[in-house]
Amino acid sequence: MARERIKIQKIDNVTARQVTFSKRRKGLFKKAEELAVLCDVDVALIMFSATGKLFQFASSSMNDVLAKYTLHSSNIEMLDQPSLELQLENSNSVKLMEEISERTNELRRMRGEEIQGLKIEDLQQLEKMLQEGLGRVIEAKSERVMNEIANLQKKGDQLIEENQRLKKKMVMINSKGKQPVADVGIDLENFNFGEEGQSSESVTNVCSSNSSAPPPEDDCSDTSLKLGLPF
Amino acid sequence: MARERIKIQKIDNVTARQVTFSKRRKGLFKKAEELAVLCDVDVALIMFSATGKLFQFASSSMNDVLAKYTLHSSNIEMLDQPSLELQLENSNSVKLMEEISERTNELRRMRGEEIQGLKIEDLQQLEKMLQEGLGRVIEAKSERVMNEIANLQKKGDQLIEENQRLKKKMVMINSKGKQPVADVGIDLENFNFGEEGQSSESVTNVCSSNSSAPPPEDDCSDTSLKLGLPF
DNA sequence: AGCTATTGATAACT
DNA sequence: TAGTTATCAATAGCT
Repeated sequence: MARERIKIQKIDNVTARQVTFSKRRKGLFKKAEELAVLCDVDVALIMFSATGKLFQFASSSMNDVLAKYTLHSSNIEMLDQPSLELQLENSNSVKLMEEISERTNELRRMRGEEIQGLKIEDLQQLEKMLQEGLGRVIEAKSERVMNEIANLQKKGDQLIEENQRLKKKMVMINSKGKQPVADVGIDLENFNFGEEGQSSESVTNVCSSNSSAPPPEDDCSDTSLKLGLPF
Repeated sequence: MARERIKIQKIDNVTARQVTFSKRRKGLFKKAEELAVLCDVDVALIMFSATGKLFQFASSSMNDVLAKYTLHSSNIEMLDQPSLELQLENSNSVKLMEEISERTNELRRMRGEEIQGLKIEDLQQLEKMLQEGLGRVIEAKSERVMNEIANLQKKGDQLIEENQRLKKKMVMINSKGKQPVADVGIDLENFNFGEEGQSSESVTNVCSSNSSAPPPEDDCSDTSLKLGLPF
C-alpha cells in the first residue's frame, strides 16, 4: 500500500523503522478499534517496542480482557506461572464471569441472535417469552401514552378555563371604561386538542361580543402545546 | 476500503457481522505480524468475540508479553497503591457485578418486568428490539419447521416407494408359485421411522431426525403426512 | 510532519 | 463458506 512494496523483514534503517512503527502502529490501533466496534468484539492490543516502550489499546478494559484471557488459557494450560494478580483475580471472578456469559447469551438469544443451534421447542419457548415481554411493554407504553394525553388534555382544559376567566374580566373592564379593546384570548378555533372540543361556543360568544375589534392574529401566541409523542 | 464505505458502528445484521469479523480479524492479525517483523516489536493481540470465543496472536510468546505488561502496569500503579492484587481484584469484581446487574436488568426489561420507570421513548425502543428479536426467532423456527417437514415428507415418500417395490415382488412371487401368500411387506402402521432402527437399507442415509411423526396411511397414493407441529 | 503514487484491505456480491 | 471485484484506506518514499 505504498509507492513501492516492501519485504516484510526487519527494517534496517533505524529512522525509517521508527517512522514506519509510528505510522503502522496508528493504523493497527485504528483497525483494532474499528473491529471492536463493528463486530462487538473485545480487543486488547499490547506492544513493546525494541526499546521496551509500552503501547496498548483495549476496546473495553485491559484488565477485563486479560482476566478473561487467563481464564481461557488456564482452562487449557496452567503450566506457566501467570502473574499473581491475574491469578488471584481470576480465581475469585470465575463465577461472576460465568454468570455474565450466561446472561449475555440469553440476551443475544432474545435479540434473535445465536439461535441456530436451538431446538424447535426452545425456539417456541423463546418466542413465547418474547411475545409476553412485548405484550407487557406495549401495554405499559399504551398506559403511559394515555396518561400523557390525559395530562395534556387536562392542562389544556385548565388553560381554556383560565382564558375564559381572563376574557370575562376584559369584557368587564371594557364595559366599565366603555372602550373597545383588542381581543387577547386564545384562538380556540385553531387550538384543538383531543376529542371533545367543548366550551368553544361560550368562548366564541365572548369573542363575537367584541366584534368591533380586528380578528386576533398573534395575540396570546404562546399557548400552543406541542405534543411530540412518538407514535 | 471496499465497494462502499461503512459507518464504524456495530453491524446489525448477524451474518454480515460474522463475515466482517472473520475478514477483518485476518487483516488485523496480518498487520500485527507485519508490524512485529518490520519494526522489531513484541506484539500481543487478544480478542473475544461476542460469543466468548478467543482469538489471539503473539509475535513471540503471549505469556512473555503479558508478563511484561503486568510488570509494567504494576510498576506504574505500585507507586501510590499498596496491596495491588486485592485492589485489582476488588475493582474487577465490582465491575463484573455491575455488569451482571446491568444485564439482569436488561433481561427483566425484555421480559416486560420492571419497566414502570421507563420513558415512553425507552419503551418504544424496547418494543422495537423485542419485535426484531421476535421476528428473527419466528423466522428461525419457521425454517426449522419447514426443514423438519421436508425431511419427514422425504422419508415417507421413500418408505412408500420401498413398500411398493416389496408389494410388486410379492405379486411376482405369488404369480410364480401360483400360490396365494400372506403379505409380508413392511407394516407401515407400526413402522416407526424416528430414531435409527430401520431395517431397510435404502432409507438408511436419510434418517437424521429424531422427531416422531404419524405414519403414512399405508397406501402409495396418499403422501400427506400429518404433522402435529406447533405453529 | 505532510504529500501522493501505489499497494493493500475489504464491502458487496456471487 | 469461500472467491471475485470495485472501491476505499493505508502507507512507502519523498519533501
